[in-house]
Amino acid sequence: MTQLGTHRHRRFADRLAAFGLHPRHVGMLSLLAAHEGRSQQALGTALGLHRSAVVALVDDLEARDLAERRPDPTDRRAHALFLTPSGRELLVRLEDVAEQDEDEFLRGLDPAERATLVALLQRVAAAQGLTAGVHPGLDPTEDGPRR
Amino acid sequence: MTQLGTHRHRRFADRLAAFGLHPRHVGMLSLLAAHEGRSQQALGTALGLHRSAVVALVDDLEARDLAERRPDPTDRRAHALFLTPSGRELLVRLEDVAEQDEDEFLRGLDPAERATLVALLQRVAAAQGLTAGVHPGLDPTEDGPRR
DNA sequence: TTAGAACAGTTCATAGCACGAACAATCGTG
DNA sequence: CACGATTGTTCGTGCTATGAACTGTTCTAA
Repeated sequence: MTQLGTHRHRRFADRLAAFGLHPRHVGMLSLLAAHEGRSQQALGTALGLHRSAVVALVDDLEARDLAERRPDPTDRRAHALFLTPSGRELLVRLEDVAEQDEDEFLRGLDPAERATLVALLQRVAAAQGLTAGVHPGLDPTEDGPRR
Repeated sequence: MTQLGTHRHRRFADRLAAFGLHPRHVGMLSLLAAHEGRSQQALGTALGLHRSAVVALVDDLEARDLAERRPDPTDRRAHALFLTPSGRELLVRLEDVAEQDEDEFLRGLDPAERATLVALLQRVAAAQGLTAGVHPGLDPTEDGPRR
């Protein structure tokens, strides 16, 4: 299980590297797509990231014009985060990459078996109290060193 | 998949921390159990570890009296590695821990479903060209945004 | 109203880890 | 016998995660 997880993670991370992206970028972008306007703090804890890591990540996303900080109208301490049009556009392409990646990952199974596998994994995840879409992670490390 | 893999990894790593051990220790010990007398180099590459990391790891295992270096009779450069009695003993206890851990991990599924899941995962792993028992890995990080 | 605690975001410092380079001893091959 | 490759080892370097400290803001309680 661990082995497959890290294998999957690496494969995906390698593909992202071609875009100059880190899994973290994707995690933040897709989380943003679902929850625009939330604070860095909220998004960071949802992704399991350290506060200072969020700062660097958002700095980077802003520099690439993928996301932007806007003042939160209800709390002048906080920054509300939003996707830019380019961010939204990139996310669509990334979903393609992810789908392609999953397809290659599951190439040993036929469609019915894939469905069974996904269903079982989802039940395991639910029993462990994990929430969907949250990618703890590291980077390579979340596992393993890229060897 | 990635999420579950890192979750599993962390749970296991946490349990090991109670023994003062790192997943790497366990990887090396169990590999040793199957291939005693091999060189550090051979064991290291099998685990995906850097040469210098193997040195530190074996130093540690020797200091804990879990493994020992002996001169390789056929090559005076190499060290042949062996488990000590305490190492073998510890490994048995660790297998218990792993089993217990797996049980908790799969608690959402009944025995038949577990068997199905394992079979599917093994086929995926085989299709990906992964060899059994090799735990790439790192530590902490193996996860999330890793690499 | 105001003092103090709590909190968002940021910056900085530190520690830990992987990885590459360099070295001595040994092996293999010509 | 000379040369390149290999094993184990040490050292240095860079990257990353993590914690402490700081500013500005909000909340809570006298």
